[in-house]
Amino acid sequence: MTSGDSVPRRGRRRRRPSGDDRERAILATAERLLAERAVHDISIDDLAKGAGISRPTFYFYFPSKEAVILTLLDRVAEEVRRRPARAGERVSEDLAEIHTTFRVHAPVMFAVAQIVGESEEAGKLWGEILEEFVAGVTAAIESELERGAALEGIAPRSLAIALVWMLERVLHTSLAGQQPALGLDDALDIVLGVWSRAIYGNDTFGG
Amino acid sequence: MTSGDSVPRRGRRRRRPSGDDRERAILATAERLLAERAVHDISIDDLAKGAGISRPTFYFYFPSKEAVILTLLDRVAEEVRRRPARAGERVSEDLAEIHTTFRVHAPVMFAVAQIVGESEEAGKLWGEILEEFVAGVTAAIESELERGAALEGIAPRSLAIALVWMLERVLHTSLAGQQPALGLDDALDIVLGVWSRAIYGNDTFGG
DNA sequence: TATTTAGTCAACGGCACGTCGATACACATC
DNA sequence: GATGTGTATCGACGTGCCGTTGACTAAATA
Repeated sequence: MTSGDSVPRRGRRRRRPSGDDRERAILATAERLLAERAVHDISIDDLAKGAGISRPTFYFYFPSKEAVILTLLDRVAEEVRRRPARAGERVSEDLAEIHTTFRVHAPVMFAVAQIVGESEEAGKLWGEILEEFVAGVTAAIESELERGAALEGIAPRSLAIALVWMLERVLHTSLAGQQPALGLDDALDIVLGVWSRAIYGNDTFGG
Repeated sequence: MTSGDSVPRRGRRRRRPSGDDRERAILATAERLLAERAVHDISIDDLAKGAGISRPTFYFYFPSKEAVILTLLDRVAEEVRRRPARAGERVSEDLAEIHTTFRVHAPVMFAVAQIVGESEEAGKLWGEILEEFVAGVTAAIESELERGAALEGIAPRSLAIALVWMLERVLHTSLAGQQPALGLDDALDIVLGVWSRAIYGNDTFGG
């Protein structure tokens, strides 16, 4: 809409480096504040003040608060994409990986969960991250099917989608304490058990 | 906080009837608007105008927009609670029931999902509704365990929590088109399959 | 030196919010 | 009929945050 730049940019993500420390300061401030309050209790002025700049100057770096969070999420996305593609890996490794991603970036995740309802783009990006996991789990299930270890009857991708969303919700509620929730300590084991049953029909990962 | 009434009220939920048509008009307007736009694109003025009153008058009936949505959700909650408690029912019936609730009240559900991040009380009430379902599924699993049809090894309630949240997310993403999602037509079958495997270890509901 | 370009912010206008105070009306009580 | 009490209504106000404009500085570049 307001685009007349020579350098095409897509909403978030700045054009040139240099005053680049400021940008980092804003992101750092956002991360710090998100660890202590909800998105909606953080104003653009808070982010600006935290980065040592005025509110109008904030807009020089980001078009909105949402854009800041999306940039934070972008980092997570790249971290996820950068992970080695281990073909035929055990599904339990996928699960552990998702779990780790969640715990390490919990504040960002919560923020994203809060703006997903308001922001088209947030939902899209979050979906892309989960898509990575779905792809991994799908591949693992297919490999187990060929081995003859997994149950036939449900399309691997469909199964993977259901399992990944289950994990997402269980971890989210467990970390957020949103009832009904599993305990932080049990959550992973329980989900692992359900995954095993859903893929192999038993609690021993087909073994 | 602002309570000095003889009749104790808890935020939402009006004190006396009479100008009660107005209250209904506000709720009806909210439901209508929620079917066409997101919560954040609906202002209090929109609700007031839709109900044929001014904005200040809106506050005579509800303390906030959130309160309106919570009242809408309250209705759903009562509908869910009013359902007959059929002990030992098949889990597939629980599933079908949750599915129905979702589809019928989809706009309200989406609205709730959007404000859950902002409103403590919304999360609580939504949790209570899911808790109803969790209780039902837990009972069904326990009954199947006694019958010897279900797999041992995962606490029934923990399993129920994981399964209900999975269903919640799958239905939500499927209805909202939030990727990665299952198709609207497949969703129920897939989830049913996963539930069967997670409880019985096979695709035939233990039979 | 002149010109551009990155970076900065005071000040403005706007929108939605929540509140206050005045009012109007019904109905009971004196 | 006067007077009160509680319900219902809204105009008008102050506030907070938002996003933009326009003018400014400082540094790079011609």
